[in-house]
Amino acid sequence: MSYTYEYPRPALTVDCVVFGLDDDDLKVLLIRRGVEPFAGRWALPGGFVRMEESLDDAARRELEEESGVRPGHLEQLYTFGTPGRDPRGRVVTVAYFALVKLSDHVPHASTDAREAAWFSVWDTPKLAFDHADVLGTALQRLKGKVRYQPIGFELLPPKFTLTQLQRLYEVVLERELDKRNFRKKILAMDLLEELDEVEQDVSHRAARLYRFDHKKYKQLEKAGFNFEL
Amino acid sequence: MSYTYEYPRPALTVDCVVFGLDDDDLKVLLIRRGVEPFAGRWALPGGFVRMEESLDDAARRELEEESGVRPGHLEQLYTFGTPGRDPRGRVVTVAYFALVKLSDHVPHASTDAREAAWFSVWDTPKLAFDHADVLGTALQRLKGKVRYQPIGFELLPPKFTLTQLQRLYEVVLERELDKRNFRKKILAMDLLEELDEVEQDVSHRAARLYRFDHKKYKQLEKAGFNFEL
DNA sequence: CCAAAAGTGTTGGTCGTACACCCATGT
DNA sequence: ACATGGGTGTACGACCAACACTTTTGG
Repeated sequence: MSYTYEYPRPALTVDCVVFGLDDDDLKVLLIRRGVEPFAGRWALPGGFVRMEESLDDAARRELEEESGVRPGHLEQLYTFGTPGRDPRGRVVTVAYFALVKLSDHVPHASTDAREAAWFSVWDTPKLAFDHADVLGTALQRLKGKVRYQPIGFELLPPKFTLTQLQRLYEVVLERELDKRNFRKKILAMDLLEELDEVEQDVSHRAARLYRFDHKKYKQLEKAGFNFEL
Repeated sequence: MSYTYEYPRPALTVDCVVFGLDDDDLKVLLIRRGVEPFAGRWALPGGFVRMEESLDDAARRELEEESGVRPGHLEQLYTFGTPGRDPRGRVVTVAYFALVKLSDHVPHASTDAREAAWFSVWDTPKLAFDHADVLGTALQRLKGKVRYQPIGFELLPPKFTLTQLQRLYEVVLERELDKRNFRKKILAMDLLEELDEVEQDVSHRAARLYRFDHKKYKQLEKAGFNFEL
């Protein structure tokens, strides 16, 4: 009980980088700050960690409170603690990385007093604190991770076309993929359930819909299977 | 200045998982705790973050203070903050992951009053706090990272044989590799400088020594080259 | 009938894997 | 001479990349 308290403590926050996919634009969720420092600037959703909650819980709570978002995927990203990153004093932030289906969250969603909005990750306003660094780190992580873990599906609606899936990878990886090779590879993994439905309201041939089979993935994963690109 | 201080703050520590390679055993550096809680138990080196230092600096300082080790590679691993992980109260720890050349640090090194020792990662004593989880996470990271980033070299002496290098990968990845294929692949990357020297004091044909070419790696990396297994 | 996107196979090259013997050195 | 590890090449199959036309649907 004793010497834990001999030292002054940094303040501890969580911040969340929430990605969403809007057709073929990758978006990030930002909140406009109401108070100093950086009042009026856009920032990542986040806030102080409470004494009785885990870091993951804190991230989820702040996200819900500030934007009403409940992410399909949430993982710890990196902890930023350079002295001076917050003008109020020493503040260390545990950054999180989250993916949501934009279809579940009205574009330009906002809840309470605070203003929340989705911005293209390639064209964000100037961010508060070191949040541009945090966003950059999150983008790298997304790019790296999407290739060897099937988390991309968290960005799509439950039923999607192969073209939508391909677009997702093209947007995230920032390069074009070959349609035939992409389909061959993804279907060969046997992780997609082919539905007897097609997309609606398009003015051309409608594409078949697929659904990601989480159960099958978990089985294959246990059996030593590795998802890749 | 105001509301940063409205909340009670968790204490913040850093802990380091330091790996070393002893012939063909992977070792981790542990410190025996002198004080409660967990007095007498072995634990990862670490301690409280000071108000004016970055997290990386804190990790390096604690490592130096507690064991005299200056790692060749140091990176942030994960932040552990489950309430209850420290019986003294809420303590959040930023875990680091480090690699050292055991040749630089006398086996079973220790410096000041504290007892420090290297243990086989497959056979550690019962650890304090949640340090067994931290170690497990670090092992996973090492296994994952060693394949697509040339960090393994930080575990070897500056001059090494191809067999030593292969052993390293076998130990870390926990599987045997084919000698001819391994050599073919690693030499094809053109990252090793072939020296005009051989190992000494062996009772059989002496193997040629190689050195990792950091400069060449950085060049190739810029040019879009990706190290892989 | 035109526009727009869906859907579909083959080929050549590269890369990974499996595999066994002779050589150099020290005792 | 023997024991110990050092060093080397080939063949087969799997996977990747490149590439173009026909089909369906709505307007």
